[in-house]
Amino acid sequence: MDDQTRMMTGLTGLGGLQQADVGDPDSVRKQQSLGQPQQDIGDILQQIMAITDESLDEAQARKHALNCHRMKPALFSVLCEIKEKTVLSIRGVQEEDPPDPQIMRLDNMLLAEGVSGPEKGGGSAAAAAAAAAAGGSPTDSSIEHSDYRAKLAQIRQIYHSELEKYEQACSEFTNHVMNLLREQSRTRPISPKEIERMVAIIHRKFSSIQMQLKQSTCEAVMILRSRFLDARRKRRNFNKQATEVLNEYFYSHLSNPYPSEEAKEELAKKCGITVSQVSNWFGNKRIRYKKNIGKFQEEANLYAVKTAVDAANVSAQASQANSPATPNSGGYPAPCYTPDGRL
DNA sequence: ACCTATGATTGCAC
DNA sequence: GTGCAATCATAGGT
Repeated sequence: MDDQTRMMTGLTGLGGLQQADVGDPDSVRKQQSLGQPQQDIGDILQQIMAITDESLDEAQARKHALNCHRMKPALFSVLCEIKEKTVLSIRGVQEEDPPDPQIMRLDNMLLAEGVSGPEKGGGSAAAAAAAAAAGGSPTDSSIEHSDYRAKLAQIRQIYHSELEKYEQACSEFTNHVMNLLREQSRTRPISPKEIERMVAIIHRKFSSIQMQLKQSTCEAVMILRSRFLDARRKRRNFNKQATEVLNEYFYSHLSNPYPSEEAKEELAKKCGITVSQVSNWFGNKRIRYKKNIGKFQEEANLYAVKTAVDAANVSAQASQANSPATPNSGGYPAPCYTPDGRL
């Protein structure tokens, strides 16, 4: 700014352009012979334009010459005035950027997945929860879990190193541009506001690159997750003995086929599966039985007989009288069977 | 290759 | 949190 005010005071010196020591003998000759201010300004402008076509050394020399020129302050102030006017029109275009919802979504997701934010918790916790829900043998889930964690850590590491690289590049580039503009502000009018705007533009550009990084990181996490979930979906049928144990419980508790937490734990232990798998099994069984009782009739009869026989054996062993097989008071409909086990 | 059975997941209601 | 209902995806049988 002080540059500009200084230049304004020099505006009165337009007349003294006769001796233009700008290093071009041709123009000097022309200026000297013509001696007209208008022509002089034209020449100087032409020289300024010609700088871009010259070698660096030549240009430096010419720049220095221009900087030392008596007319420089005057021209500078004129440029300042013009600039002031154009800045007004630019100001309308300039908009303060609101927080991008897209980038906020990505940030939230990366935070939730444990990619950004603190090292512990987040993703590993999510993986642990997922692994816990997965069921299956504990070894399997722990292998999947650690695999998932390792992959997530890899993504996390790449993300952070890339982000750091971008941030470094951004600050380096910003510094470079700012230095360049400061340097240039000696020869052309550049207000701090303009520098600020340029910095903002650079930051916007880099943040759009960052958004791409965030986007691709999110994609990678989603793919990893879906693979992990797919792995969980890979199921194996329970072994025959486990199914038998579960069916026995189900049909002997047909009036109320809702095992308690303790019962579930016991069944899980007996069958070599998790409690949640027991819950899943009962959930599936109840709904499928209810939907098509006819289809399960045979199975129901089979297990009813089995239970009855077992009970009879137990009671015989205990030298006791007959035992009730299935107390059925208003739960799921009991199968129709004769005491000897036939339909 | 197709069909059925079955374990797992998801969305919803309570 | 639990159970229901619908659905997905795979295992296993033909």
